Amino acid sequence: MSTPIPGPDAAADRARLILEQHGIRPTAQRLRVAEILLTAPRHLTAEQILASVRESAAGHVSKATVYNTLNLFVGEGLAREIHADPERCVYDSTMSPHHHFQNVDTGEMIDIRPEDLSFARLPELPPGTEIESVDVVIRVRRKG
Amino acid sequence: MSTPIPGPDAAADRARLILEQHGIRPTAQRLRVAEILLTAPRHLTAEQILASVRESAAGHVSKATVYNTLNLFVGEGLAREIHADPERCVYDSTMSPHHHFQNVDTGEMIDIRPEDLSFARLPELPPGTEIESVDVVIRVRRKG
DNA sequence: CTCCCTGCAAATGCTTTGCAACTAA
DNA sequence: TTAGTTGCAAAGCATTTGCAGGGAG
Repeated sequence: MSTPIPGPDAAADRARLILEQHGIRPTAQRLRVAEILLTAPRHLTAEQILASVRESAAGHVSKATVYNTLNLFVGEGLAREIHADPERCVYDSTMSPHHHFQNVDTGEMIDIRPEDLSFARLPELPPGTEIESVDVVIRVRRKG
Repeated sequence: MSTPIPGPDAAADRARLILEQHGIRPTAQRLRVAEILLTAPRHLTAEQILASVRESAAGHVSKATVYNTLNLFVGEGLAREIHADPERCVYDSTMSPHHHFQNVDTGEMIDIRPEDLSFARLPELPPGTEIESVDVVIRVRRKG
C-alpha cells in the first residue's frame, strides 16, 4: 500500500480516488471540479463551480467542460441536480436521501438530515405508480 | 342585475369575474388565459396554455402576451409558478397550500390535498429565519 | 495509434424586452 | 383622449452541441 500523505492535498487525493472508483478518467479539469464539488457536502451552481475552478488553479477550464463534467458526475451517481429555482440549477454532492432548506433571500441551500424530518401521513399514490423520490424544500426567509 | 346564463359560458363568466375582482382589465387575451388556467385546478406549462388559447378561439395571441399575462396573474396572486423540472415552468392555479405528485415519465403534476400529507417531525430552522413555505414533491414512476 | 477530452463558438429553447400600432374606458 | 395592451422581432440566459486540435493510455 502507498503512503497516505495527509495535508493540503487530501481533498485532491480524495477527488482522484472518487474518479478512479467510478472508472472516470481523471483529467485535470475533472479533478478540479471533483475536488470542489465532491469532497464535501456542497450545493453549488454551475457558475459558482466554474468560478471556483478558475480561481483555484492555473490553466483554463471552459464553461462547456464544466457542464460536460457535471453531467458526467450526475450520470455516474456522484452528484444530483436540484431545480428549486428557475434560472438556477444547483448541483448537490450529497447523494443519500435528504431534504433542503432554501433561503429565498440568498438562494443558499442547506441540507436537512433524514432523521430530522419525517412524515405522519403520506397520500395514496396515483394508481399504477411507485415512488421514485420524495423531495421536501422548506423555503425560509430572514425573520422580521 | 343581469341575467345569469349558465351553460358553456360559465367558465368565461367566472374568468371575467376573477379579473374584475383583482382590478385587471379584462382584455380578450387575458380572459382566454384566465378561462384556461384559473377556472379549475390546473397545472399547465406556458406552451400548453399558448396552445389551448390558440385552439380555443379565433384571433391571435402572441407568446409574449401569454407570458406577460401569466406573470401578471402570478403577481396578483392568482397563480403560482412551480419549478420542479428544468426547462419546464408549470403554472398552478391552486393557491392554497398543498403539495404535488410528479409523474417523472410524463411530467404531469397532481395536487396532494393538505390533509393527505402531514409531518411527524420538522427540523429546527436556521437561526434568524422563518418559514415561507414547505413544498413537497413526491416523484412517482410507472410501476414495474 | 487511437480514442477520448477539451474548448471555442454556434446553436438551442425558454422567457423577457423594446417599440410601434392598437384598444378599451 | 389617454393610459394600458398587444405582438412581432430581437435580446438574454443557461445549457448543449459540433467540430478541430490535443493528450493519455
